[in-house]
Amino acid sequence: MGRSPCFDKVGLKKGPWTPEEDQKLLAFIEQHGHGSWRALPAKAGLQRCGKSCRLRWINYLRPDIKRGMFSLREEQTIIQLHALLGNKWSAIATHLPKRTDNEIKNYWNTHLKKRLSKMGIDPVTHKPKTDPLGSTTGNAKDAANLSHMAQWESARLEAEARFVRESKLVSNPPQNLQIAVGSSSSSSSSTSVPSLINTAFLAPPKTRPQCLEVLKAWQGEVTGLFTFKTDNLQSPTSTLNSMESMLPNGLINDNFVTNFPVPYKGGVEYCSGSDGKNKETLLDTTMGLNEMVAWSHQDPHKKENMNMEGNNYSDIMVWDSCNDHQQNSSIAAPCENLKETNYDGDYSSSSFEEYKNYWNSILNLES
DNA sequence: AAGACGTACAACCGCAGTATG
DNA sequence: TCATACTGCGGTTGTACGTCT
Repeated sequence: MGRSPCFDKVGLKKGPWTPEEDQKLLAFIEQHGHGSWRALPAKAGLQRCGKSCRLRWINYLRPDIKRGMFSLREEQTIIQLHALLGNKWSAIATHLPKRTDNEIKNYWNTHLKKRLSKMGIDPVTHKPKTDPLGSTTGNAKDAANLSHMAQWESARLEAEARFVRESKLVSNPPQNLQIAVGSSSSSSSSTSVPSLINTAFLAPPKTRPQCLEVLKAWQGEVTGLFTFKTDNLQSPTSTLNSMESMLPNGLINDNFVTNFPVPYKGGVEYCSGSDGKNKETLLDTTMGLNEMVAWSHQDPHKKENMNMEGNNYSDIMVWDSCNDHQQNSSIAAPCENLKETNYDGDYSSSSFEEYKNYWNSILNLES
């Protein structure tokens, strides 16, 4: 045991990193790997302690991290897992590809916690704040069951996170997403991280977790931000109905706009060119992620099955709201707002159908 | 225009766990 | 078994920036 008093050392720089420092650190790690963090600063010519270098790398410079706004789905995941795990940010982070625990923690503290509070939900207990009975809707047995389940899940998720760390397993989102929404895909990923969500939430528990009430409220809160431009869509009368109103056709027809950044609303757009400029828009969000169909650019009537299990995802363009989408943008994103991805680890690229299934899987847990 | 205030986020700090000799 | 080095984690702080008065 013991800790290294690196910050006590004289002459080491503290505070914000400069671009030059970032460049030095990046260049060194790219060339040599980080190796021993303690030895790194001297080798890289940095007046920083190893700990500071490590944090900078992990939370900011690492190439495989996603920065920018959190998608609705990511928010849901955070809330869900926070209800189960509490402030176990690292465990939560294992379920949000490319997000760091620090970023999630900050996001929770600055956004989600406040929003839950405004919704009348205690962000610590995930229960409604004002309850004349002094408890939530569940009875003592439910609460006990919930507590038991939460403990069980907590232990399991942490074990899973540890396994992932130890095995340096890189999750495979396309496959895992299919699993998470209950696809029939055969899976060897019983140890993959998202499979936990699958097993945790698709296998109906005896009682409905309290956190689901929070999610339901969250869903209503967020979908309530949608405004419909025309009347030809079902008017949302309840949170669940409003969710159903967000059907792909409505999205495709551009019948409503949002006043907040929405994660991924249209499914997948297939572009004929890798630069996306010859985009032939095609959204078919009525299909699951593993059964999407692409329209040929040359012949829009010709459909070609897209083998999502295949390797060629280079032509798939998805709207990366986290990086490109700004607030107050309309749902019909211009092509410039589309970002190319090889579909490797982009959580926001799930289809609406998959998104809907995700919600259904959570909200239909009542036994 | 300028100071006060609030917000968001990067970074710091210290504790705890693990690895190693 | 123990001491030390190292890493991971979560709470907290510092600061830049935007908004308000």
